[in-house]
Amino acid sequence: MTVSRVLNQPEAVREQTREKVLKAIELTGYVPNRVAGALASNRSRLVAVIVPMLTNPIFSDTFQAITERLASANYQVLLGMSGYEAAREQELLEVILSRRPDGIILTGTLHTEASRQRLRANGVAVVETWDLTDDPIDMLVGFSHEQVGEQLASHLLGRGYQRFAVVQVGDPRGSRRSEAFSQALADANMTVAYTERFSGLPSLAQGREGLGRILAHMPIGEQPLMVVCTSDTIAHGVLTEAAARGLKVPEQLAVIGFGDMGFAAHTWPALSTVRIDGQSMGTAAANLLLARLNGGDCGPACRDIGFQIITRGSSL
Amino acid sequence: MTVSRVLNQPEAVREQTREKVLKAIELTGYVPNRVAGALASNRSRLVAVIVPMLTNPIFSDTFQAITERLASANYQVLLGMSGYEAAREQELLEVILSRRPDGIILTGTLHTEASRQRLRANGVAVVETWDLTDDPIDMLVGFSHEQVGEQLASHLLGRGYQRFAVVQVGDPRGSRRSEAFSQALADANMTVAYTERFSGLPSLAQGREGLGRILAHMPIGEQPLMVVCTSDTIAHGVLTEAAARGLKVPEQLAVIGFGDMGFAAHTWPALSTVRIDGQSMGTAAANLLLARLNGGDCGPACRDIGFQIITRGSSL
DNA sequence: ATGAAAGCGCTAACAT
DNA sequence: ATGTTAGCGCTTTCAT
Repeated sequence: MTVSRVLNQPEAVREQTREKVLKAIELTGYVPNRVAGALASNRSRLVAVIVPMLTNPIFSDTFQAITERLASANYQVLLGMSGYEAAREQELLEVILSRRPDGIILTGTLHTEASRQRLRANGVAVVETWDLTDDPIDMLVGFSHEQVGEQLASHLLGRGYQRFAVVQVGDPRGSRRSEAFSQALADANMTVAYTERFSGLPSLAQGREGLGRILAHMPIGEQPLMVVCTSDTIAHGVLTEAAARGLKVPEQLAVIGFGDMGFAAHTWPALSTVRIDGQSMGTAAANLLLARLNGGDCGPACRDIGFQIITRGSSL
Repeated sequence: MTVSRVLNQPEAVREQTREKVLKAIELTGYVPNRVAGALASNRSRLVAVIVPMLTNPIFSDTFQAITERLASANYQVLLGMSGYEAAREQELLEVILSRRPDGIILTGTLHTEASRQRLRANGVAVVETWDLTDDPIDMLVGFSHEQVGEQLASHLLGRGYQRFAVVQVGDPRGSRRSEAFSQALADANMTVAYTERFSGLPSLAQGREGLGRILAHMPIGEQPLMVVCTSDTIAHGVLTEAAARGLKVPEQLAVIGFGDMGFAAHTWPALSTVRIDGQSMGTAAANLLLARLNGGDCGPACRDIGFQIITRGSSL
C-alpha cells in the first residue's frame, strides 16, 4: 500500500519512506501493473480514438492534437480505424469497450443505432468530432458540412464564377458538402456542369485524372472554369494537371480545395481552400473529455468550431 | 466459468448451453471486461507501437499495415509518439510497459541504453523497424540507410550527373542517408556543392525554400543540377518551385526524393525516388510479432526488406 | 460438459 | 503516516 501511495500520491508519504521505496523500485526494476490498477480502481486512464483512416492526412492533425493533449494529462490512446464504415466501427466499439476506456473520441456522427445505444447505456464519456448534429451521443466538437457547401457557393457566385465542376471522393461528409454546394447553386439558378466522383482515399492522381475528365466535357473557354474539390489533396492534383497542360490559373481555370492542409499555402499557385482547424478541434475534444473525466461540468455539449474560406492564388 | 468458455473456446461448450449463454449476454447487454481477463491470464492482446510522428506520412503506411494485420489477429494497438527523441521514447516505454502489452513495435534502432535494458529484462516481444543493426533488441524488419546513400550516389554518377545539392530535414535517419551519399560521392572524387538542412517535419514549403537557396548559391548552368532530397515531400516542393520558376525538369534541374509515397508517381514531372515498401514492412513486423506470440519460432531475427531506386520524369 | 476454488496485482476503505 | 482487509472480474486448475 505504501508503494502504491508513493506512485500515486507521493505527498501522502513521509519523504524518508518515499526515498526508501523509490530506491527499492530502482533496485528491483519494478514496473507497476496498471492492468491490475485499472481493475481495482475502475479507471483505466485510457481513451479510445476512432478515425476513419489514418492515412488520410486530414485527420492526422486532429489525431495528433488529441494524443498530445491526452498524454500531457497522463492518458493514453487506444487507436481504432473504422475505414469509413459504420458497421466496422460498431465491431471496433465492442472490442474497445471491453477494455474499459475512460473516454471515447469518435469521428463523425454517422454511427449505427446499436453503437449509439451501447455507448449511451455504457455511460463512457464520448466526444464526436468533425461534424455537427442535433442529437449527439454525449459531447461534440465539429462544424457543419452543409454550411461549408452553402457558403462556398455564395462565396464563389459573389466572385463572379459561372461555370462549375466538382471533384469528390465518396466519403460521406465530402458528399454532403458537395451536395449542399450543388443545391445552393441550384437555388441561385446555377448548376454544377460536371461532377466527377472517386472512391477510396483522396489522392493527387484523382485530381489529375479528374481534371482530365472535366476538360473532356467542358473545354476551356473565355469564362474561367471553377473546379471545386472536396479535399486539398485532390485540388493539388488538379493544379498539377493544370500546370502539366500549361493552363493559366486562375485566369482559365480556378481551383478550390478543402481542409487547408499544410501544403495548401505552398502549392503553385497557392491553393484557395476552406480552412478547418483540425488541431484546435482535437485539442478541444480532448479538453472536453478531460473536463468530464475530472468530474467538472464542461459547458455546452456541442461546439461548432466553424471554418473559414481562404482565397489564395488558385482562385479570384 | 461457462460464460468465459462460450466467449473464448465456444467449441468446448454444448451447443444448447452456448445458445442459452449467448441469449443471456444479448439480453443483459453484458460487455466482457478484458482488463480483468488480462490480469488473470497475463496476456493483454495489446501491442504498443511507437512512431516518431504520425503526421509524417512516410510512417503512416507502415502504421496502418501494422494495425490492420494485428486487428485481423484480434490484437489492438496502443499508440505512442516519440517526436524523434530517444528520451521521450524512454518515458513512453515506461508508461507502456506498465500496461503489459504482449508486444512492442518500435521505429528505428536509436534508443537509450536504459530503454534497451528495460525491454530486454522485461522479455516482451519487440520488433524494431525502419533501420538495420547488428544488435537488435529482439527482432527487426528494416533496411540500411547507409546503403541507400551509397547506391544513390553510384546510381546518379552512373547517369552522368556532376553537380549535386542536397536538401534534408534533421531527422537522424535522413541525415545518415545524406551523409552516406556525400561520403560515397567523395570516394568518387565528387562533392555535394551545397546542402540545405531544415528542422521539423518535411514539408512542401521546405522544398520550395530549399531550392530557392540552392539556386542562390548555384545558378542554373549548362550542366544539369541534381537535387537530392531526403524525403518525397521535400522533393515535391522542389518540383513545385521549379515549375513556379519555369525551369526545365530534368534538363536544367533534376530531382530525386525518398520514400515513393503515394503522390510520387503523379507529380509533374513524375518524381524519381527511392522506393521503400512501408506497407510490407509493417505487415512483416506484425507477422514476426504474431509468430512469436503464437509460440512459434520466427526464423532469423533481422529482415532486410531492401529498397529500390525508381527513375521517373524528374531525373535521367 | 460444467462447476468450484484460488488468485492475478492492484486500490478503496477503514484501522491504527 | 502507514498498515490491514477485502475485492475488482476474470482465467487457471482441478473436481465432478
